[in-house]
Amino acid sequence: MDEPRKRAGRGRAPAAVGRTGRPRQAEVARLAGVSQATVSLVLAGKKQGAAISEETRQKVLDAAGSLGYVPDPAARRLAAARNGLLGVFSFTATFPTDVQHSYYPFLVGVEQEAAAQGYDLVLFTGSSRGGAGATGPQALNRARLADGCLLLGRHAPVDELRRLVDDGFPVVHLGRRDEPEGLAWVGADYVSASREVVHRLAALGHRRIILVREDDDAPASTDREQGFLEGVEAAGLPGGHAAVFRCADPERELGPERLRQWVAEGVTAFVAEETDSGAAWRALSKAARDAGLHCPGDISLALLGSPPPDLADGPQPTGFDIPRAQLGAAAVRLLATLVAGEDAPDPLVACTFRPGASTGPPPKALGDIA
Amino acid sequence: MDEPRKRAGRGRAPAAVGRTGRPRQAEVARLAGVSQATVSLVLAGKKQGAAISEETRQKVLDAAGSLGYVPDPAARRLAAARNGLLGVFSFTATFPTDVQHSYYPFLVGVEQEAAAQGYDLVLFTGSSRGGAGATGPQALNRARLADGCLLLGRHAPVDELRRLVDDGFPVVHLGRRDEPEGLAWVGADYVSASREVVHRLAALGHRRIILVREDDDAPASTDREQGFLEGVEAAGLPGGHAAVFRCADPERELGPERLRQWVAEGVTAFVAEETDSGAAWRALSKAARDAGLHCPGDISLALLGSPPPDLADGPQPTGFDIPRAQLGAAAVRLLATLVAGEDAPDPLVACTFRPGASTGPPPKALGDIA
DNA sequence: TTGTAAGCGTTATCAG
DNA sequence: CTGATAACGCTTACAA
Repeated sequence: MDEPRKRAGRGRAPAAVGRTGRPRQAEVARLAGVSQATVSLVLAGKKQGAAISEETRQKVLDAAGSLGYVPDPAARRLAAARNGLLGVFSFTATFPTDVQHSYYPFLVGVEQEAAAQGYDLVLFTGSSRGGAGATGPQALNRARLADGCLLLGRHAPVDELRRLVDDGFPVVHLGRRDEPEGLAWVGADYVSASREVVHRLAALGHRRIILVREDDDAPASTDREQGFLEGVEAAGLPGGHAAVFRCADPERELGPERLRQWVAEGVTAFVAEETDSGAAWRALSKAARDAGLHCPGDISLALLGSPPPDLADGPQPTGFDIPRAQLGAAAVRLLATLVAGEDAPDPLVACTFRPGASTGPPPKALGDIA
Repeated sequence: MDEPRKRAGRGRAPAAVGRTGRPRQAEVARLAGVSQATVSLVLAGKKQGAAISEETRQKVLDAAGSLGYVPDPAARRLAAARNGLLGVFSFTATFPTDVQHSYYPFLVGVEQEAAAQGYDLVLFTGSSRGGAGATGPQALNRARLADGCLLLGRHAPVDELRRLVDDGFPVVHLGRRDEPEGLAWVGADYVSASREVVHRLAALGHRRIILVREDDDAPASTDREQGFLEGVEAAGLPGGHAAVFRCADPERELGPERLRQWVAEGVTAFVAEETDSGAAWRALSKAARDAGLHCPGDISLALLGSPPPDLADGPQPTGFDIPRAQLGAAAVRLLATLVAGEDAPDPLVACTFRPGASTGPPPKALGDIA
């Protein structure tokens, strides 16, 4: 009666060691002279309700140590629905080819915070073609190996994503995202940051400020405009939509003449939205140069974001920086709370104001006339 | 008697849908009116022994499709010990996601070949600190989520690695590696490539060739020296260890005087080992310049490898290139055969000879005198 | 050709 | 405080 269980369907004799040749909790238990369940409990190391005698505890720990026991992450995940792993999914074409678009700065924060939260990371790419289904309807499915996953780019197939979200699998998108519904995300607080920039300009004495933005309805654009408008209103400046210059092609539509005209009308400061291309800021700077308007002597220019890499070595534009590492960290924090089944915290991360050298008080003459 | 099984220990009522809220094979089976095992068989899509009627097959496929069934990778791995995933482990600070990163060229090949073999990839790093054990004795353990894993860099802890290897877990190291014993690896065939370079020099008419190498006993160095010596012998040149100049600090020990002396003794060609630092090649080129020896007019120089990035735009040195992408691909192929339990193929990948512009026939006068 | 059932290694429940 | 025991979702040997 030593072997109450019937033999396995597979026909193997019950060996002292598993199929994998690696010690299982059962072996540890045998060596420690306790039940396998006890091993599990001890190894789980639950602080609360320390319901295990120090003696057994040590026996188990010793046994595990001497056997070199390591838990099987797959079994862990299957049984407990958690294995201490977080997935990071980047749906770039292959391993990211574009240096500019590298997620590196985010990943730094992601890794740090994951470690701090006691998670390990697993990176998936959506790249593989013809693989087990990486391009097919199962690309995201690999994510289920982990307790939750982070999405890094907007190329994830929405349907699959919806699937994941609907199943209640914890997913966090890095960057604001509205689809599919219910998808959690973290993003930079462009509204507050933009408002702050306007506030600073107003504090310097500027009364008329114009926002130059591209013709794009991405949340990143909309948020900046909203923040700008809030700032304008808060400062009691003449505002409304008249203060927003929206153009499809800044390079073409924003010339020196236009700029001079605005200045003549009493505008002393300009604010450009930051986009991938950096077109708005580039056009604005160029127009100012071409118009012979010195900055910050004649006019003040600010950028709602960070300067494009190719302009990085010029004089720092006043504006704000997106704390990429912090964003990554915030994403992990959010994901961790979702995994733990807790409520989601504020998804917004504050940007940091960058004083820069492109703003100053408005010129006396012009400023006062207005 | 509809429910022969006792209720779950966990106390949940057996729901129509699993804990995860996502359809399992059981649901598919119910919908298709077949057994769960049949679903598994159909979905496995085994060609051989097509022991399933086309009708059932379709029923199952339809059911699975309409339910949006996706297999659970963890369960798959647990039950079958394979889930179509290959792990890639790099013990770098962060994910080697950046093109800049030195692993990138390898990863390109890894990715392609993995796809070709029907595998998906999962990337791990050993970076995380304080994670569930990424730095601890379990960093490598995550790898067990996949069917096998690739190691990229020599920072993997040997003990853990030995563990993995001893357990019979398929591991392939990218780059030659002797420890722990039994570890599979793929590497570039430096011996053949170096021999080829010497062969070419000999064919040009060079009779005395010297190898400049650093004082390092890495296999990469040793292999090159071996290939060099083989080449020297094969060409019937005066060789032996006298032809090898081994120095700890090439910059310092390899000056223009030294070079001139060798040339005076009849040496017409020099071969430098490639290392991380590129010190040997750098020193050699500089010494030649300083000595006023024109290359390839006065002497021929060759490099056993590729030029360091900062010299990449200069004139191409004669030598060979390491086919990084192919190395990555070969690693995946090897790993796949290990996973399949087959025998390992040749671990060496051939390098490609690069003609370059730093070699030519030896100068008439000197060559003939010697 | 299909269904039955064991078991992969772990967690978690519940009775002793 | 400990030990059976069910279950996680799947694969697979074997019986029907």
